[in-house]
Amino acid sequence: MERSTRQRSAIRAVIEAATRPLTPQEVLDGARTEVAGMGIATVYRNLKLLVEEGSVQVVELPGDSPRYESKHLDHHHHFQCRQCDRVFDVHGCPGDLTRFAPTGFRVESHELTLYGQCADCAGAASG
Amino acid sequence: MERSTRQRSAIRAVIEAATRPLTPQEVLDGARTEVAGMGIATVYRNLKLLVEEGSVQVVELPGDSPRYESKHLDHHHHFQCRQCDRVFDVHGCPGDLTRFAPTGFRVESHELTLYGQCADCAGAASG
DNA sequence: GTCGCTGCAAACGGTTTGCATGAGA
DNA sequence: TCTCATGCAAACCGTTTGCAGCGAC
Repeated sequence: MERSTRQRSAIRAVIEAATRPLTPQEVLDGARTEVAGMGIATVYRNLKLLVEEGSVQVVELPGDSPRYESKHLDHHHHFQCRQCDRVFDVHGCPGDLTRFAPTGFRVESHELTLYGQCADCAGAASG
Repeated sequence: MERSTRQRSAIRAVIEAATRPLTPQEVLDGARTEVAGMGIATVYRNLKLLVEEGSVQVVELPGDSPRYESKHLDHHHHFQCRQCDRVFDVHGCPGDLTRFAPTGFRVESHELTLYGQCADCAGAASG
């Protein structure tokens, strides 16, 4: 049976409070403000658990390590800032992409990642 | 100055002959049929070099290690088979995606990955 | 008192690097 | 001959695992 620990609550809270997908390290940093001395292994173990139970989803990015965010019900994609590496949600989707696949291929899903500058970095650069 | 070695030629040949992006290990396996005993470090060093010189490009995939393919001039995307994990080129692109980004964000490029079953695996499953 | 959870440290696996040797030019 | 390139093995780094002690229930 699953227990409620200070560590697990802190991890859950950090992810729920976030406005963008976080790396395990970012989750640890956030959770440590509540539970000092928490170990990174605890973060990984709990992330895995939360993903399995369905309250958290993994955001996999091309060539970068995964981020974690609260489960959204809507289909969405992500934007990664080339400058600060942070990832943000992007709502909207180009729609049906099956027409791009070669003949005989069965398309089941897709991932779209936009790259560029986030508002913070674009503002800092031009301001 | 850059030298022409048997290893480098073999690696180049394997990538040029491939019809899809290859993993470093696949490149090694292919190159070893020509130069037995080649080491994986040599593959990594040469891939890096070929990417820098522009004749090979990296294909980064969400949650998977990079693949390598000959440089194509056309903008294209990729399809990864959920069953055999191989990656294939997909020609075509949904077009302008800047409209999906939040206000203040600057979109410079994008990556699109389709997932499903390749023709081989779909055929084997239904046949 | 159980037994799941945690922190620590070691293990892992793909990638990179240091070093002595080998081989293009 | 002069170096760049190679093979080997060790180092790296993010992630996972083994284990003994802790703490939720």
